[in-house]
Amino acid sequence: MAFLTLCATFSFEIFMRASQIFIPTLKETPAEAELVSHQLLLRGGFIRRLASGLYTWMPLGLRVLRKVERIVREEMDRSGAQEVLMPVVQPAELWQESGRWEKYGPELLRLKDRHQRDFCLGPTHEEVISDLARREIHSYKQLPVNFYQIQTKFRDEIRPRFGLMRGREFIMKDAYSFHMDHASLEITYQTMYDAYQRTFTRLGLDFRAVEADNGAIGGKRSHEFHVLADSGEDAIVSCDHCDYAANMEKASSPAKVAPVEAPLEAARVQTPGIRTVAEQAAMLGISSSQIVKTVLVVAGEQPVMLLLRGDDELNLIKAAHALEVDEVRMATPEEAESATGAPLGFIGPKDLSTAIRVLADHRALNVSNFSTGANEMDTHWVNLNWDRDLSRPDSADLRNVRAGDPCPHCSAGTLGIRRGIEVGHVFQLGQVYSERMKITVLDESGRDATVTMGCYGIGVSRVVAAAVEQHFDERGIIWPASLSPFDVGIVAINARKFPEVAAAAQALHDRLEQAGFSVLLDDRDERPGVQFATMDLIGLPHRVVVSDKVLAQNVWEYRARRASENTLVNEAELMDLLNAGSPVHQP
RNA sequence: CGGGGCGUAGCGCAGCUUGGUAGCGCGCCUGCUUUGGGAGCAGGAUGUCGUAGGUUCAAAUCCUAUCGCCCCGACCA
Repeated sequence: MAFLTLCATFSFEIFMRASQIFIPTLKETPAEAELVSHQLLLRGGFIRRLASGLYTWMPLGLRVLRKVERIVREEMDRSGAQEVLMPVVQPAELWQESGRWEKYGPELLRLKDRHQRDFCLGPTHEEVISDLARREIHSYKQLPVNFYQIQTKFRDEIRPRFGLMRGREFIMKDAYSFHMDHASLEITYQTMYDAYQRTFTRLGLDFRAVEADNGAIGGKRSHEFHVLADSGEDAIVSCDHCDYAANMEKASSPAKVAPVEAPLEAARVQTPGIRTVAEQAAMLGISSSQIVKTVLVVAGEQPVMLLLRGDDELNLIKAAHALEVDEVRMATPEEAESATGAPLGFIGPKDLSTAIRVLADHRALNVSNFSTGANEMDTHWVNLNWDRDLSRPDSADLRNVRAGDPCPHCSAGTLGIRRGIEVGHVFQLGQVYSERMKITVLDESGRDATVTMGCYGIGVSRVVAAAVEQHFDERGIIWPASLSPFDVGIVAINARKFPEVAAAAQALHDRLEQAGFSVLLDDRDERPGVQFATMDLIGLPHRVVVSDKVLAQNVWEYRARRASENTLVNEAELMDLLNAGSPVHQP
């Protein structure tokens, strides 16, 4: 456990306010922490867990959180958005009106007040802001307008995990814009997109904006901002040649026209016990790309047969779009068999005994001499060919892209897949909420017009964890300069034994504070090794050591957190190093 | 929600199979020594063994229930 003295001084006053900052570091990694960010934030004394998915921000962690908030706030203000603060507790009526009281499911934490009225803890604030807008905005002259807040949200996650990364309670910046028309929304959308680019750049993060799916809610455009990290929960796709990037739900790749092979004679073969594509390929001695597999899904209420090349993966989101329904799910084995009359594992598109809609992925139509199920137990077809043996069904993009696929935007590039942590999302809501909640204003001709909306989120607390995921080493955190709880750490070695060291460290601290740096002075009566280990763990970008040896040479000992060597510098050089910005950004 | 695992001192863990009244390391407190990469010696404090029942002369240990936490899964026919 560490108490470091944090001194704030006032230039010429004798009065000096000294306070102490509580930094309870842990030598050992708590068993509950899986992710590096979770481990290091616990060990560095930044956060403590209260219950599953609920964390207390300790003094050091709160300083980081405030840094993130400040940057986000500055960029939002700069973009013209106006800050408000809406309640966490929200009345059920609003959610019933938007239809989400039923739709949201158990993630929405519901509660009753003493009068037995229903409320919920806000997982998001579309309903509240919509209610505000319809009460207060009456004329086209008041538009466009963009409101934002930095507020605690609550989502009762199925499985909270990874510390701050997927908590139940978390802090989010959310913004909602209102417009007369889509053109106006498009302008604000771009403004927000640019603001996010600046925000995440200032936060010192290696990030990528990717095209995203709009989901059931519709709307035209949507981008997610991902921090690149191996531990990311999301797969993001990007081109190695142009700036195309999309998430896995959205990414597409053109289906190359494959050379048509000379057709072979079709045949039914016995394939007892086959269940999977891999088994089918092995038994028949073909590659899985020569199989057209049949996947039964339920779209809305209707069973649908989807065809994919054996080595491709179905993307349910794309299927939902192609079938023009909100949601597509895998059929149960019972549903699949009753819809086709064929046993699971042997279903195929040829000679169907039932009327069922069939939709193929583009790539499945490029295969010749392929194998499929024969709609009969233990039997498959081989050497089938489209047109000759069965007619071509409708086709759509149904598959997940894979690394190495060609880019849809440029001819030269190929797609790669990386992991990302979603820290931001900009989204065109369109008129979904404004219609449901009747947000109308009078237009220039005096007629009621339904407004168009956009919404824009940043996971503020998640950014803290994402930053650690991207910036750490075996000794601890390495904060980007813009997020570090302090700019500089001063380590006073053997300050008790050498009063001149204590005095010099204190004086240096004061001068650096006056120069505009925030400084953490470690004047604990600890061994140097303990002090260094603490400093490394909590990850301040700059460290200055004050010791009797160093004083004797009339220099300071400087080391960047990322560096492995000390540098002896005079004070002017030290100031230059601190002002040079963060070594974190050096390659 | 399904599967698996774990709850013993502030943290990390042993003890449980084969019941006999709780231990190790780190941390914490005191003293001395030490002082450039998580010190050494000596002394000390801290547990209703997650909770509630049950079995037994006796339960951390066996049984039942319950609460909490962690991990995996929840799309490939």
